[in-house]
Amino acid sequence: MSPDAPTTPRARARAAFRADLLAAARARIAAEGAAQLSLRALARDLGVASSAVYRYVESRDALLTLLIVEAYDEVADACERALAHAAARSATPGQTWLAVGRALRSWAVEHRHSYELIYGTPVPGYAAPRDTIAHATRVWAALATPLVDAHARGELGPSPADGRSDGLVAPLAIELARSLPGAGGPATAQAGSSEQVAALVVRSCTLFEALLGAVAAELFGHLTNVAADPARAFDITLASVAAGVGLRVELEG
Amino acid sequence: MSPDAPTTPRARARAAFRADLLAAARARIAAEGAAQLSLRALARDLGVASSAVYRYVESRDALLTLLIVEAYDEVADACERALAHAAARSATPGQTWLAVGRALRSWAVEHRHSYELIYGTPVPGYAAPRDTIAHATRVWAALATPLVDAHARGELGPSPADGRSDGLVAPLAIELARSLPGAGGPATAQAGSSEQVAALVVRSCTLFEALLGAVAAELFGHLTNVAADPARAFDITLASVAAGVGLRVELEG
DNA sequence: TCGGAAGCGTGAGCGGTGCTCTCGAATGAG
DNA sequence: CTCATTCGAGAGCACCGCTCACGCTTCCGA
Repeated sequence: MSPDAPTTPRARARAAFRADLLAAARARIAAEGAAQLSLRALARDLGVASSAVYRYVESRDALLTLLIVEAYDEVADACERALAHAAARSATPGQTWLAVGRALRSWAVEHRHSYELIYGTPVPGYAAPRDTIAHATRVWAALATPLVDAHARGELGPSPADGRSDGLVAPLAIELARSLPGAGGPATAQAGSSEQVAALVVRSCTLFEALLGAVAAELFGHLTNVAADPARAFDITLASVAAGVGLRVELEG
Repeated sequence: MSPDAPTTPRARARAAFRADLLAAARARIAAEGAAQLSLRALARDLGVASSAVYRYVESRDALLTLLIVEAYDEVADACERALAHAAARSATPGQTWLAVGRALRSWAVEHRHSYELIYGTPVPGYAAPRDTIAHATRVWAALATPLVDAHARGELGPSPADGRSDGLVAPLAIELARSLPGAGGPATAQAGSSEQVAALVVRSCTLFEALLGAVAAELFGHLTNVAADPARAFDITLASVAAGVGLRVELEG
């Protein structure tokens, strides 16, 4: 687990308390949301003076950063599990996209406040440290995999993005996309010109945005009194936006 | 303007102070965001004791509600202006959708914190009063207009939503959609069976969610280091999701 | 082995928040 | 002109993030 197991009693106690602190924070966020998270309340939960908390965490924002990274990893794990499961079933790219999207939605519904933490309104004076972006990228990579896979198979249909993607994507992002491991094997996406990669990145961003929008709309209540069956409506939305970027999704039923 | 102009000096002063209070709140929200809004700070801005503010506004949440309604109306106005302008140019439904989407994005970029207020993470213990939903509906209606228009013209292409929309939309929402004024004339959407209306509502929700997702992703920094030209990327996203629901968008260039 | 250094928890304290209440002054209706 | 209503001020309560000096405990190195 940990890179180095603490040996001295003091270090052991420190690690244990820190773990308790994080657990308490997770619990409070799950119960009340990140905005309500108070270090004083956490201190009370742990039966300790409020100032003692600052021995273990630099500030409230630092604690939130830790939990943000955890949340990114959790949702990325969920998406990658869905990806692996779909691959094991030899699912089509369309089915895989549906599975990944559903996984993200399920996680969001189940961990509503964690979802808000990472994809909701940014905390007021808070700027995401560099640490977080690597974890955030994992999610995007998982979402993009079905698209890249379909492209590799030559199954990708036309899209309004065709021929309009040059210069749209930052070079750094293209570099990053190239370095991603493909779904069907090692580095499927490496093949292709910069323009092809850019076109895929643009398409994947559209998918990413639409997916987050659909989840956010449902979670934040913009669909209450409209959608009678949110889960099915979500599937249709997934299929529709996929169709818009040339990815065919076969909806059963 | 006001339904009844205040005659007595006291009522006049009261209305004036209340207006000043709202103006100050708007300014602070634009500058620092809704989460930072503090009634004490507002009181300081106006040179008054903090308790005095409570003579004019029930609570912080009540003040936020007022500003939320205002924000909905602002963005709805912007969208409807874009709609009217497009109609005056005899724009195609696709061009109109692009114009409305751009209008919403522009407003969001320009009034970032107001956008967060209405479409971002809901305020912790805050539940939107009934008053707000009517105003929120205006925005959705504007966004749906190009779609309904295309349907009325018989220009709507196929979509994964086809034949899967029955039972997905709450009856109340169908009723509401039926009562909306159409774009090209009075109540275009009234024609059609419940199933046809439901299919349009499902499509419009997909558009709505994708649009909000695209704006949120850009505003909240999920595309930094990815999109080199956010405005153009946004257009392509709009066109892509529109294609997914059968609405053809002609992108120039 | 033992002394000093480092780590730790406590409690007071600063400035901030939302909100309530009382009190005296200003106001306006009858 | 009188008196009820309205208003602003200020104190106060409970909460927040965060800092700091203090004394106790633990550990490391000589």
